[in-house]
Amino acid sequence: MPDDKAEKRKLIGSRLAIARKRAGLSQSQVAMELKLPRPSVSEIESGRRRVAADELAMFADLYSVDMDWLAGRGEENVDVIRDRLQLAARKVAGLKNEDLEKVIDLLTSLGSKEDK
Amino acid sequence: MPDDKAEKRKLIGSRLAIARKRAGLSQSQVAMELKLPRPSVSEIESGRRRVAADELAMFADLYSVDMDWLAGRGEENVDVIRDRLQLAARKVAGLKNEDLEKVIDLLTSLGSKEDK
DNA sequence: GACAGAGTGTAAGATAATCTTACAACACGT
DNA sequence: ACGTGTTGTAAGATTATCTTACACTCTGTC
Repeated sequence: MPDDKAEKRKLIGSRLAIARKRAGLSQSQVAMELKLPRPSVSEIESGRRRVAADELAMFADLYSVDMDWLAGRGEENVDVIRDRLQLAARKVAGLKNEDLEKVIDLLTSLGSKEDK
Repeated sequence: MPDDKAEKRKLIGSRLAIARKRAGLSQSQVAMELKLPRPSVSEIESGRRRVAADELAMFADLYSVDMDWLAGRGEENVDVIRDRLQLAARKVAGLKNEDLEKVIDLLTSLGSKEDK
């Protein structure tokens, strides 16, 4: 099992960061909304700090995602691909997060031709 | 709402206890399996101690249940954005791998043009 | 009834985590 | 350059968990 605890935390943290950016929120806004210290949000997203389960539930509510996705459970292939897309899109200079989301949504819609 | 957090913990704890009993496991067995102190399992199930998100993921694996169910996020919560995300993710899964590589390469090359 | 064993709840001191409060680096717009 | 917003990070104070016990409640057995 390649599942180290630190790796698990980093995965959850990166998922939280992705979901937060997709929601168009800053760490400060999230910290105020969830009544968490802002440094904790930063360190949680980088995997240097644990997230409590009830905190993860609040994150999931705020970002409108489910906890199992945030924790990397289920739909693994799809999620890995989405993460790669996010990383690749992030390398595009000059694009803002809102635009990145539009690009990703456009690209994902391309796959619907072969899909019913 | 003064003890909203405590109520959440108790809900998660009771769900964990229910799932454990359904799986036919004792607290000691779970503690050994997940490499947690046995008193922690007891106090987690009673809501007196927090569960970390990565721990909840291990519980969910061991009990074969969803994290969202353990956290009390029922399947009745059908969110519009969540559906949109899952639909988009499904469409990405329909893409062939070589096409995905081309998309990623295109994105990365766009970024390197005006690279900083 | 008495006993043994498993399962669980709980307490106290040691240990490890997070929180508070700062400051610094970076990007972006004026 | 300047001010603003965002994010990363550090040090001491604070709070949580872990370790190691002990006690209680069930069952089943003698």
